Amino acid sequence: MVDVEAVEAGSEIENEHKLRVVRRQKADALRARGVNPYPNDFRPQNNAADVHRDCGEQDGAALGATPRRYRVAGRIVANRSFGKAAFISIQDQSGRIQVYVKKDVVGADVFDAFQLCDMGDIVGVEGAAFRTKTNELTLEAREFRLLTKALRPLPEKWHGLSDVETRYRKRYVDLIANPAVRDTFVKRTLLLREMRRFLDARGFMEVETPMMHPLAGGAAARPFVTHHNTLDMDLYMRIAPELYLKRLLVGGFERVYEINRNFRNEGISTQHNPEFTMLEFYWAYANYELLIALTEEMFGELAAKVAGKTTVPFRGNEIRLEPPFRRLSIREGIREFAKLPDSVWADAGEAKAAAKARGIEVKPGATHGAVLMEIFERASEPHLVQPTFVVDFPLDVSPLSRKKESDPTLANGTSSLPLVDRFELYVAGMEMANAFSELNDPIDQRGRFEGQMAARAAGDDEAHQLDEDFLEALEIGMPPAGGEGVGIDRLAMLLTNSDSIRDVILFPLMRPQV
RNA sequence: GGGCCUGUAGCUCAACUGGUAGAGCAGCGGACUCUUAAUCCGGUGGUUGAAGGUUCAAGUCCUUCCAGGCUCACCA
Repeated sequence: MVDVEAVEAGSEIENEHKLRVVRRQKADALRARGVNPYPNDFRPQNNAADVHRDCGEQDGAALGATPRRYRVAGRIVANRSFGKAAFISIQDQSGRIQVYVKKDVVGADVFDAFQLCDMGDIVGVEGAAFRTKTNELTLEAREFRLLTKALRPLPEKWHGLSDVETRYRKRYVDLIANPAVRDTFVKRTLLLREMRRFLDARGFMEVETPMMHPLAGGAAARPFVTHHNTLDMDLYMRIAPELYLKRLLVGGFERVYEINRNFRNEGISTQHNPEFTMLEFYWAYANYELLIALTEEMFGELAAKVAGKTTVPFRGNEIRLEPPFRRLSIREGIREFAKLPDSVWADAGEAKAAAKARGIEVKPGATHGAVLMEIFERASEPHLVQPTFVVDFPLDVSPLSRKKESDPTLANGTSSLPLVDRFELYVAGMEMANAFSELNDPIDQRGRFEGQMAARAAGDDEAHQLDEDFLEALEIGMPPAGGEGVGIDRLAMLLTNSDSIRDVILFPLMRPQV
């Protein structure tokens, strides 16, 4: 019995919601009966899926003839109670199972304690499987224990939790209330596991490199800054592991990969979270053509393993992740989607004028290649729904990529822009991967860094900084190699049909609540 | 940062042109030993995101602020 009047008088616990006070009183009532509301001596032997797997094919007569007993634990997610008996549903990591609690089976004391349990409490049950009149597989409790008293209520059983903000802030409730959310994160974990298996099977070695860098390198992005007290030095949260993984190529590890967080101090959107997970891998003696083949194979295999099929629905499209993927050069894209003549490749002034005519803001100091990339991305990205390798990037936006050795457009004068052996993979209008044959000529690399430093001096705060130690490593000699980065969150979005990156990150960054 | 939209009970949602803030579920009391959105009876529950303003009267209109969503810009 709960004394609601006393709750309303409720002087001792100001500010505490009555629903919570009632539950605390139930916990106290249990303690008064010698029942610990938070014991830790119940060991489940089975889960809900075990029961369904073992007994799913058996009818009531078969179960009655050879009773099977199970010992399970889970959260009460439904409660249909009669005077001296009740059906509850409990949910564990594997799923749900119904439990029948009868006073004349568990005894008066246990049933009394059961009646002090609420939706959301975690309980342990041992009992035999049987089928109800309506043929639902159910455990008849012989033992029933409260394992954890919940002091706050779960969301409403029928509509559940749908408020987007609450779902992100209180992900633990979201996971309890929305099985599809749990399924998404199970698939994300499966994706990571299968990706590691794919790489491991091909002789790649997983490594860990620093997340705190004295220089933020390996990508064009604004970093987060932090500080080490003892060394009294500023550090940057890494924007990419690239330069460290390449040092490992120098050191003799020929196939390495890292799956970990990067941090970029940029905007937040349905495709951007300030911390996000990247796969980067480096493959000695390979080039970007080999990376294209590997990437096609990887995406096809991951789709089959994670989504169960190689054609997946996403934002109203059916995405076919079956090799070979389309290839599209930047030049073709600008021609096809921006409807601009190839002469924009020969004349930077013409390119800038075309960009301005399209309402693209050309940053002061923007290079010819950067302007063309702006035009390309604006015009082409929405069209790149099916997987497409975008190739033939300008060198001046690719400071770590190997220069393309045979480029007829330079020879015949239709372009003044050297290209690099690089691709980006677009799927559903999103950039999913970025890869290139790595630049391993230390003299060329130094020149590229110097160009970046000049851009930085001209106001581009995302330009690379010169990393002297990395150049020293290249001077020791880095084998020719291909390297690639794959955005795990976006791939998870694609394979789980999630519209927002926040739906595939367990705890996306939110402003604090007041 | 710009534009549009949202915020009402623990949860999901109502409340007309400004006129006494309501329902379902949850929770509480009672009945009930095969229910599954259990059912039946009875009651409880509110700083309408916050602060100002207009008005006889504000959930509703105005201003500012807070949080979130979509979108554009930036970015991967």
